Amino acid sequence: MSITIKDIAKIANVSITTVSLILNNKCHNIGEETIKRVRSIIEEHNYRPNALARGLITSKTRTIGLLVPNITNQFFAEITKGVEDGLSEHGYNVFLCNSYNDIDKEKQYIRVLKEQRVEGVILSSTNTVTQDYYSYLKEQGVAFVLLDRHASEPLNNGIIVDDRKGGFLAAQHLLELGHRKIGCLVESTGLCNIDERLHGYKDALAQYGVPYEEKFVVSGELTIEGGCQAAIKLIEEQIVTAIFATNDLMAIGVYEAAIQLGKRIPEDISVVGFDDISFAHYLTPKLTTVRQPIYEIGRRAAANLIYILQNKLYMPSTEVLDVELIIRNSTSSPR
Amino acid sequence: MSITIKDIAKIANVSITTVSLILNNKCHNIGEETIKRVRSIIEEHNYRPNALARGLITSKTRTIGLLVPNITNQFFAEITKGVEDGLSEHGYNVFLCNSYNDIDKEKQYIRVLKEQRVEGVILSSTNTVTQDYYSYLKEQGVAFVLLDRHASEPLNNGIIVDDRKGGFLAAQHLLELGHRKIGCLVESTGLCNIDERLHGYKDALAQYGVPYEEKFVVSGELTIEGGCQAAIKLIEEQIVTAIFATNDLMAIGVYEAAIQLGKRIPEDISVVGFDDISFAHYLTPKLTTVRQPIYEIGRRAAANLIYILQNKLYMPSTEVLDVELIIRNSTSSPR
DNA sequence: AGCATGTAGTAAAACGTTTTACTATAATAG
DNA sequence: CTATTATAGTAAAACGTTTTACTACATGCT
Repeated sequence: MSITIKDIAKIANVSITTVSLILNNKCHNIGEETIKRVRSIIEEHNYRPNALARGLITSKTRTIGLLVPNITNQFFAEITKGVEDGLSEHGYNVFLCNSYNDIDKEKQYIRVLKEQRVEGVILSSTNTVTQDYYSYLKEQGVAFVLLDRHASEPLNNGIIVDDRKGGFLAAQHLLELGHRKIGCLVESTGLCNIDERLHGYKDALAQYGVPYEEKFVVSGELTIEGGCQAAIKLIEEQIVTAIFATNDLMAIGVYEAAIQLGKRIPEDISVVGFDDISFAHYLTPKLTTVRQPIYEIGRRAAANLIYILQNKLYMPSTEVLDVELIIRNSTSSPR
Repeated sequence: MSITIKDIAKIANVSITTVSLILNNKCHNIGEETIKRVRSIIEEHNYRPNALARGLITSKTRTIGLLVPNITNQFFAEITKGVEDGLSEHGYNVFLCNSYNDIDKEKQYIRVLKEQRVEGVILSSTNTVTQDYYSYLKEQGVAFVLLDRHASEPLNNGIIVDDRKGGFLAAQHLLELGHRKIGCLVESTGLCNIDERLHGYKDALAQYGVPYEEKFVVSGELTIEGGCQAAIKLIEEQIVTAIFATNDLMAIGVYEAAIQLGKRIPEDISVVGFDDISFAHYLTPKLTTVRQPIYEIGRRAAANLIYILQNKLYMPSTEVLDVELIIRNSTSSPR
């Protein structure tokens, strides 16, 4: 089909080896003349080496897999951008895979990515990565970096944020404003980071001497719809003056619930989110939330993976990035 | 490194050919016994064929490239999901590439994708695809499907929507409400679809006997920031009672501008967007907009490409999907 | 017996590269 | 004048598959 190194060699009247050496800039002992000639022929015929053949022999495919739950979640779109930027600078291409929070689909994708001989995988797993699953990944023999979701073990190599601090900051802010009945919207399939955010919320309550009440914690999916349903349940059953949603999509769901129930934000209910996706700024009222450096997480993950690939060793530790409370207009003192 | 077909053959005490035939279900004349034995050995050793070697020989890599301007734009995230869903069903993997509206980056990516021997490319080009660029793509010898952005020529094979009708519906809605001074926010780098939307807007004005005024059309980037700046310019310089933003991000920018200028939506200014990205529903007031079947566009593009690959011929024509006006709360009669 | 047909399998070429170990010639040194 | 070194290049193996054309044997038919 397309032109090969053989063709180039024939046209230039040199051996395949010579062309290959020039292609890879290993032409210490090839004459200047020849180099120029071959280069111009390559240029002229718009020849590009076949990455498959190259990968087959070098096992450097210059590809990696990125596995996220759902690309339409702004959070993951932003991460994806960070990953792609970080990798493309190093000449890597990324296979995008949506797991839709389906662990089987996730494993299936890992198999396929292995088959494609990706050099590594960056993944935001559907599950908290347990010892078992971690072993499974290791066993697959593919370098990988974990994103966003913690592993339950310290052997994790990944990029996360200080979720507990984030939860603390969110609750502290509400407590400082005078709230004492603070709801919390979580997801209950055992995602460590959500647990940590809840943990931070409890820390803050304890520090302010407010008893923790289980009935104020309602779980749902980490989506707008899930947040809306959970918020309706919470508001109808309990008297809360504020809600901490453990991600921004759920917070948007709270806005929806407020509309449906005729409550005003922040007059009737204060809302704090988590993530600071870009739309948080364009809600009305603008959402007070805990900011994660989302794009940066993606870039770090990329950098981390590149490091692993280049040095053929795993980083010893997990990187924990800082979070920051962004106060906007969805929070005020209770009436 | 990992286990190969040779290893399996050795363990099973058969030839490589036999294993290969079993792997590809071409084992008409291989004994049942042998098949079972080999299958179980494959299973046991968790053997997966090397896609590079396979691709090298069959030129079927089961990969395609998806080239979008920016994955963090909700519109493209949704399209991407459609594409990935449509392709993964057929066992294809997708390389995601962000062009950031940089034509050089776009061409660079196409080179790299070719190098990776993708079977096809789905792209939402930065430019309107001119005859020249179209020829360039064809010349590259890669199957491709165009998305969202029209080609200027009828030789285009791609998926688009009825942009002109969309522009018409948006303007018609405002005209029916009684507006006569209607601004329009566009992008001026010559994207055919934006031109078409503007065209539809003019059609509607003409039909309602309202003279078209160039000063009401302001251009900016197709982003929130771009929409905000353009809207500020428009509102400060002209007396308009309504604005048609040619995409939803720009419409969100109008909301921002309204806040900054102390205008209320829809009381002071009605706003209509285009796209119906999911956040349109969560703005306050909820955005009236022209809905495109975004996810469907992605899926169709995928289906289209699969068709081309399987039949080794280009579809003769462009698919034009329908649009629909979604009336929400950002529009009302002028005071 | 001789021949066709079916069954179960294999050897080897091919895909397009990289890489290792080699050759041939010229220039330089001792 | 030989030995060494530098320069400019090449042949061939290897990567892990698929695929084509072949072999060897048994069975059935005339």
